[in-house]
Amino acid sequence: MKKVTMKVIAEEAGVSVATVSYILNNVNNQSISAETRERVMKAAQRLNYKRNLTALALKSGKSELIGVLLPDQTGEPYWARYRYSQALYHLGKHLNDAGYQLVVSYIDPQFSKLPILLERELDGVFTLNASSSIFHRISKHYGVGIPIIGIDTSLDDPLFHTVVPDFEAGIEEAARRLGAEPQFLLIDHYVDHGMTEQIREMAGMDEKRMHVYSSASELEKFLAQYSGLPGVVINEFLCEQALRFDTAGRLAALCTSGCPELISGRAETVVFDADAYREAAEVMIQYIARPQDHYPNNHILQKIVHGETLA
Amino acid sequence: MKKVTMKVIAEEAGVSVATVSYILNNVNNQSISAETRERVMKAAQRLNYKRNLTALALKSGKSELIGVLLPDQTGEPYWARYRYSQALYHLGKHLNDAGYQLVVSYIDPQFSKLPILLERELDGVFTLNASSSIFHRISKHYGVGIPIIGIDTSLDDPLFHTVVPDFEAGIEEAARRLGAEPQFLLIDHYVDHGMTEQIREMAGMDEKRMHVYSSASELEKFLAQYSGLPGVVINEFLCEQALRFDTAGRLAALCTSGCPELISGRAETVVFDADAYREAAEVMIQYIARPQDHYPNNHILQKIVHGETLA
DNA sequence: TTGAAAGCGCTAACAC
DNA sequence: GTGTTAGCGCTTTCAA
Repeated sequence: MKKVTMKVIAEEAGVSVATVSYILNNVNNQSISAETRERVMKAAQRLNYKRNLTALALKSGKSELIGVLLPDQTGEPYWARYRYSQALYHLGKHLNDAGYQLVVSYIDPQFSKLPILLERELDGVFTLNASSSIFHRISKHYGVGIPIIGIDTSLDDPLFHTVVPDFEAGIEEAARRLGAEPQFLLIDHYVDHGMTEQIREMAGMDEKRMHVYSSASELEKFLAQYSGLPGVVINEFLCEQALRFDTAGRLAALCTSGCPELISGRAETVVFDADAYREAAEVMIQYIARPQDHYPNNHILQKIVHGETLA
Repeated sequence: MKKVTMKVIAEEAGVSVATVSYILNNVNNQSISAETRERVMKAAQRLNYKRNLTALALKSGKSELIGVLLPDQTGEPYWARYRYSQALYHLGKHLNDAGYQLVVSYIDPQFSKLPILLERELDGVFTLNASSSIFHRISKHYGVGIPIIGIDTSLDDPLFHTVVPDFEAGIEEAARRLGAEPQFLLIDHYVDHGMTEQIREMAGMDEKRMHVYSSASELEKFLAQYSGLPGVVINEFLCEQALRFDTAGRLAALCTSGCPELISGRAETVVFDADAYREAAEVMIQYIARPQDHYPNNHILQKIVHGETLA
């Protein structure tokens, strides 16, 4: 079955490819006789013509493809996937609407080689939970070519936009809901180790009172020390885990995964706004359109939107 | 900053683009003098040359891009995302290794228009939880052009491969673990309504005893009738919900999301093998390589791998 | 109002 | 051992 190209349409309608192109693209500074237009449109319809985005990409230098680099998920807790999926979905929705597609690729654990994905002519790249070193390696690979935005990354570089939950506001709000000073903090596992560090520093709590999740049994051990005391947990899935070991004290969860329903009714929830992803998508689109412009305020903080207080 | 193409390398090294192409691609039926090879390689290195996959795609007619069509997730329970993510990850890992990239796109809820994604020259398409009507519309759009594989779909057509959990074996195993005939069946919400129907038929249980999840309150009402009785739940997240309302009876979960950890210790778990995704990826690769071949046995059933029995 | 032709970056058949 | 060239499908300038 032969491919239906503009050339085929042109032959079919007895015109040149240029004319077909004008008509199919509604080029407005070209006058086309109603009759020709009709004929070409009909032919295109009949033959079920579909434009070839690959050719367009080659011609224009814009692929309308945006890469999303996700960590390989071996060794991460099972819920990591949910966070990534959440981000992917929101980015996807907005960028699809704007005519872009997301190409996903997983970074190999040792990060020995850059994903092939990057050999493609991408219009932009999002990284999820990538360490600064990975981030820099990617940006170096591209030169200053294309915009890169980091999500859930500890990177702090005026050259790059990042999207991160506003943990500071989150912890404050959590304390308010608990009605008491939190006595401990449970931190989710992040591939980007820097994230953990930033959260630790920000929380300004005694090191002893902070626990980074590694395994259920370690978590249980840690929680045993704080039985009956109020605490804050980052990530609703981790909170769900914690609730199995600590039913006495009150917990407040910073819901970074966007599914407070998971623990609804069993802990306080502080939810971060998924709107930040829309914002990130828009920044990306802006950058692609006008790469030369400077976009200040490159830290997009996921704001607190709401939460649920227990009776 | 100018793009580094083969042409640039050629000029830099004082050879033709063809020669550059031969060398960079290690074309083996071309003899190249060691000296020229050296010179070209050096130049490519120095200029940080990256091949242009778009041009290759146009030339070869293969994009090495595989589409993944996901349902728009508005209106679905929050956990739907996890299932999709799980499939995406496993498919991605295998296909990335084979040199393919996944392009994701969300199907708009009314399915008024096909996603732009499909205008791209894809080498293949996976659908997730797509109804037969969507499936057929997509395949019609492509003619017989490219392979399409449906995951979590009720489609039953010898022309297409599908991947679906082996619910029959799952329910049997669940009963075995429960040590008693299940008295009710909780079915997860599927966008593809046909899936629900197939499960219903297969279970062969009294209609009254089967409940399709719609909301937490409806679930609670349903479970109230079966307090203390053993039952089977499809999907670990749904099981987690159910465990909040029914702590008296014993539940067995068919873990279709691949994260039995979520309910570990609180219900029997029957897990389906993620290896089916690898298999699907391989079938896809085969099809792309030899589209004319016929691949029999087009139903890939996700097998039971293991589970956890409660004390 | 329409068409010819160049060119986006690359490969491969063919010529030298 | 290396180069010339056509062509993948498309847009767009320029000419008719």
